[in-house]
Amino acid sequence: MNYTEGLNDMQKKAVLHENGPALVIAGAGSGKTRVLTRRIAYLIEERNVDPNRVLAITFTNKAAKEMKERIASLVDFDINYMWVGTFHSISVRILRRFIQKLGYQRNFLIFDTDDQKIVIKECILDLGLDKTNYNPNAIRSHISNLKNSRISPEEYIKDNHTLYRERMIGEIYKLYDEKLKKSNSLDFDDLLLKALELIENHEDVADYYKNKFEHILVDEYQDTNRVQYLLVKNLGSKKEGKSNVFVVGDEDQSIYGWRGADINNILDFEKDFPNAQVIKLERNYRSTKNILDAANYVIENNENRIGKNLWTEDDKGSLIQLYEGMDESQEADYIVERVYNERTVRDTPYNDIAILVRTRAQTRAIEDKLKLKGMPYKIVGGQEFYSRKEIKDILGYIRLIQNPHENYSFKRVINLPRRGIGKKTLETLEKKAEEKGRSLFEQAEISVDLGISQKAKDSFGEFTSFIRKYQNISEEKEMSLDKLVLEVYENSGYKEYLDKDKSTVEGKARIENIEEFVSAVADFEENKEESNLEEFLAYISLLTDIDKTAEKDEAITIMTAHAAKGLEFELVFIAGMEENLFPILRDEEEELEEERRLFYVALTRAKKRIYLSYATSRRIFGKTMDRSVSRFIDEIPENLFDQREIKKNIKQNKLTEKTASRGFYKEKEFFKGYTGINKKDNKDFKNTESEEDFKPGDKIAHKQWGKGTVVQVKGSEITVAFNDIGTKVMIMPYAPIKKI
DNA sequence: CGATACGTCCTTTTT
DNA sequence: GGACGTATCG
Repeated sequence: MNYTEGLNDMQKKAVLHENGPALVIAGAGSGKTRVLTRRIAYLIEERNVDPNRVLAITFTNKAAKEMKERIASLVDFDINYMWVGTFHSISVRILRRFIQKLGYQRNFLIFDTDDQKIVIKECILDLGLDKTNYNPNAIRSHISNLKNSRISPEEYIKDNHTLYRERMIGEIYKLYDEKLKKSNSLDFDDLLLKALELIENHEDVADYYKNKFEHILVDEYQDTNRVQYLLVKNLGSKKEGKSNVFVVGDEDQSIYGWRGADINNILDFEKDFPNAQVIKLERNYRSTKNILDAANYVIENNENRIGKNLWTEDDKGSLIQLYEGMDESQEADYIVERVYNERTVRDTPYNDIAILVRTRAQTRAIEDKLKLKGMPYKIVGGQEFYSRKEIKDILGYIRLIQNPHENYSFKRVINLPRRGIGKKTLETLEKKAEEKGRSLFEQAEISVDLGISQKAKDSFGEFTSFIRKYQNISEEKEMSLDKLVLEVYENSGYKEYLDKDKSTVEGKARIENIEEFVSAVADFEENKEESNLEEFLAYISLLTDIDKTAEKDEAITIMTAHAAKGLEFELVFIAGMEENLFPILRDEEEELEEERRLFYVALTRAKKRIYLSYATSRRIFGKTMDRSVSRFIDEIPENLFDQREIKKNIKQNKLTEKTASRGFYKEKEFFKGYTGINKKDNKDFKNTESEEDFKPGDKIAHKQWGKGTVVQVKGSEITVAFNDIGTKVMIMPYAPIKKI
């Protein structure tokens, strides 16, 4: 096969790059994934590189999975054992093999953000600090930043010995690290840090991996932090010959500075890797000219960039739509109405539509409106699923089975369901365990000399032997993982605990989540030839919602602009285009450039059309605040906006004087007689998807709102008077209603 | 010990 | 407007 078929000159150059370092500056939509996969295929097939000697690093697990699949389809070799993964997952792989050299056991656990917070709270308490002055969340991110910059607790304390508060944060950091180590656990940052430590300080480990990896390819290089950079640098450095480090990135899409990502890694690549070849991919294959123009104009306001200009041969395409609502609810109405219009009039499938927001909190208003209309959507974001309480509870059991001496999991589940172990008993146990140097589990297992009630002792006995039983089963590998999880769920009493409120909507959802979790376990097992508990736990710890997103049902995607990185949609809505929301600024100007890059990322996700919107007032923390339009709107030239729509909104008094005076409209008489948005666009729409015809007087049932009576049917809109919640208007093909 | 009621803090963005 | 912690009572 010809691996450069259908590629442009620059792409070809990148794919065929010989040895030595290379930096590919790949603008949005310039086909970088294609370049990466083709290059790997080319290395394997044409240059006879053993797939096991290739290391490919991606930003998400999902990207890794997709990349692997694409490479597999291009080559004749078995690439199952090829290392394709995120920095975190490859670090775990290194650590599983060598972490004993650092004094940890191989079956270490990974602490996520929630787990970290629990430990930090404990540290604040242990140090006797006033908790009103030390916010666990702020300290958690402080510690994370320090770790990402490779500053140790000792160093930090030393550097800040004159500053009380900083010193105390250093002390918390120190104690936190000790506690983690004691629990044989690592946080996300540790994964990278410890892997780096192994490679830097243990020659045999370094030799092993440097030897193993002949080629290192890194995607999204602009979002690497210092530790990741050092990992690449170290793994790529060869005793002799050139380092074959091939990185792909776009400085204009660097959006993770707050997480320690250092845009200088990409800006300084040529300095760090002398004689690097630099290849720029500037031709965009994704968006229309208007969209690209808007994005280019916006990003040109940034100083800190290598500089490039994306171009396309595509048509101008549609103009950008801008809408002003008086509050977030009206903004959401607009979005939903436009989505509906796209779906019905233009036949755009829901899958091609994304609604992007700056913060998670914004999703609620939009979600509510979509629910109201019965339109299908999915919210992508964060680690939501695996951080749900019920999932973390079950995981607590599983983690305890994996490592009974991990005190945090013990504390989490010892009284779930209630086993009569209250605060007092637990305190006694902790004290004794501390004194004897035992884990809580060990101490509970013995439970002598505790001076607690016989009932509590029995509870401890029952609980510990329950965990022991499944620990044996797990070690003997007598049971499949999903069966194990299910049994633990059913036999621990946790099931009964949840069943108690299965009559409520929330209670039901919790049970469904557990069921989904069990099937996720089964899925995991199916896809691995050899699966064990520790691998599974690591897998989930590193998994995010973004990775989980399958292109299942037809649904609108709602997500943050961050989560949208690397994706593309026909149609993109960007909501909340307001000062101090997009851009969101705490203090510094530096952040403005990153916000702008984020907006650039958001704009360049769109292939065909963009809808921007904002509100002049918005509820924040439950308080209504006046808002003003984002400065980014001003950075897009006027002629790229659809003036007709703006005009129309002014007619409907939706655009305020302030916005109007910014120059979005000129001609006063332009679109006379253009009335309303809904009726005109939708009047020819026939309700073809509905299986039943509704008429006034029909009794119906709604999935969420219960029973009601149809009041009016007008086109595809149906008005229903519900027995409990009053009258609602819905759109028929999508409303979850049926006749009764 | 456990259930319930109220007060306080917060939210950028996520591996 | 919600998650989480503390206060209070059964």
